[in-house]
Amino acid sequence: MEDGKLTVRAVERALDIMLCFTGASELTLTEIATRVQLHKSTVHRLLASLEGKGFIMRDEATDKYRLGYRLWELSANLSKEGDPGIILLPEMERLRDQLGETISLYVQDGLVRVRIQAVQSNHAIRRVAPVGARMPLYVGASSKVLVAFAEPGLLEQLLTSADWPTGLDTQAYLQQLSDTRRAGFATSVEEREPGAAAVSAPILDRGGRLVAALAVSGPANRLTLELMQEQAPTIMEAARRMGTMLR
Amino acid sequence: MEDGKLTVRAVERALDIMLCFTGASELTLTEIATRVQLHKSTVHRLLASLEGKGFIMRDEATDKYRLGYRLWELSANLSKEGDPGIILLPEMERLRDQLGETISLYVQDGLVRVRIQAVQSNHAIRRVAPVGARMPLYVGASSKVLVAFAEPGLLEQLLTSADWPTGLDTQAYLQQLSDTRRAGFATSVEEREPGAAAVSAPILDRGGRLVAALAVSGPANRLTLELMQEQAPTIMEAARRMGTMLR
DNA sequence: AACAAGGTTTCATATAGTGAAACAGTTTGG
DNA sequence: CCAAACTGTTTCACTATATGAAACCTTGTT
Repeated sequence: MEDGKLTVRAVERALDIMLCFTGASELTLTEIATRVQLHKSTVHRLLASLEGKGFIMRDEATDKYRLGYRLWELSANLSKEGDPGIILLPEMERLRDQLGETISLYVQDGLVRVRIQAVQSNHAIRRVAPVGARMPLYVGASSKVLVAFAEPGLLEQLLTSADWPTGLDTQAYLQQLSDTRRAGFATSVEEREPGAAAVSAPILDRGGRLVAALAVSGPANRLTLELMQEQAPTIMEAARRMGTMLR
Repeated sequence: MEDGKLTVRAVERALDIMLCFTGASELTLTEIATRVQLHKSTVHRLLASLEGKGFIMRDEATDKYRLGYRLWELSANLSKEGDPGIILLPEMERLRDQLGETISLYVQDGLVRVRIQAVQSNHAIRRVAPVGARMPLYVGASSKVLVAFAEPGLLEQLLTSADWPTGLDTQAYLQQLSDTRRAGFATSVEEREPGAAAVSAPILDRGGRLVAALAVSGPANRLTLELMQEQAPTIMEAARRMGTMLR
């Protein structure tokens, strides 16, 4: 073996298959096979193994493959008291009540970010934030946080990606990332969405590794840059507390 | 290969390793090796593969292995709109408001059940139901539901388990299970816990497979057998609706 | 009916995963 | 303080085991 990684190929392939399902909830065998660049029979055997253990299931109606509920069971063991999405909810609600704006939780997933949990602002005019929404990783406050605190490889991947917006000033972007790392939070004003603004801070686990980005977002006329900078310490403190809840 | 299962051994082993973490949040390599009956070096390689893809991580402090946050990401893709534990919450709250008692969600996990979500009753005297709690699978309304609607293999495993209570009347127990299957719900009065009673109904996915048990529980003097039987249709209907939310 | 387009199984081949044993770090404890 | 007893990690020869091409089923479509 050349690469020096003491690892088992079949397992990595099986895990890659599971990762195909981020962004696509149902896939056929051949769709999976083309995505992971393997032959149908290989994928079929790996899927059979995954299905046997409940990590993958098949939709009765469409006969397509989807993720299995075993994953839900396991994710309940991630933190002290169960599912992180549930654990962090009270803290998010507290922050919402304190700041009055919509609170979201994002994780990086490949070259996009996913909104994994959200509590809505009580204002009449508010950002609507559906859980499960996927958005690009190159604009927005949470994107900056997710990239700035991620493993170094991600940035490189992003910059060389075909989706990278050609009009963007790379120098300025890299500066923003290092600013984010230093300050411990990021802001954005009408970056991803006209009329919207956001502040975001990283949630880190005990080892200091990035788990998710906590974000406060709302209309740009209410969330001015000054206000967001004023609120940043509160948000960072909430994110820190949330990190400790995940063990 | 003898068993006729067209499957990949290394992958099954890796998945078994992940399943070790139901019930134990942190494990050392050797602990895992003894649990799955494999040699250290094999487990080490499998763990390296799992860790590389984010399915397993290591606690910086203790250096023990634990589940990785990649599982959380994936579990958010299980249902249409994200994490099932979050999706089902509104429906559970509605049921709580309607019936006034504590609502819980259980999944079967090996030979125990795990409370994976709960909303508390508003009564002064109420069952306290911490999320993440694990309890035996041989008593209580939800246990009956989980066993009655599970794959047939589970019952056999339970009956031959060392933990099976010797004093229990197996005939009567099997009768209760078939009653549960027929009626579509189960009740329990002071079975697992003195002074407590519960009604439970299965949440099934589209394919009719068991996903979780929905339970209403409270003090036995408030939740009489008659009242529970009266409430059963409401609970079964809620469970049915919750099933459809999971696709 | 014949044809696609998906999924499933078979089978020869050599790659790729295996476990014993040796190595390297830590903590225990006498 | 050194030895013993744990951990986790790496090496290596062996062959069991996963692999992909191709053949074979099931579907639904024209």
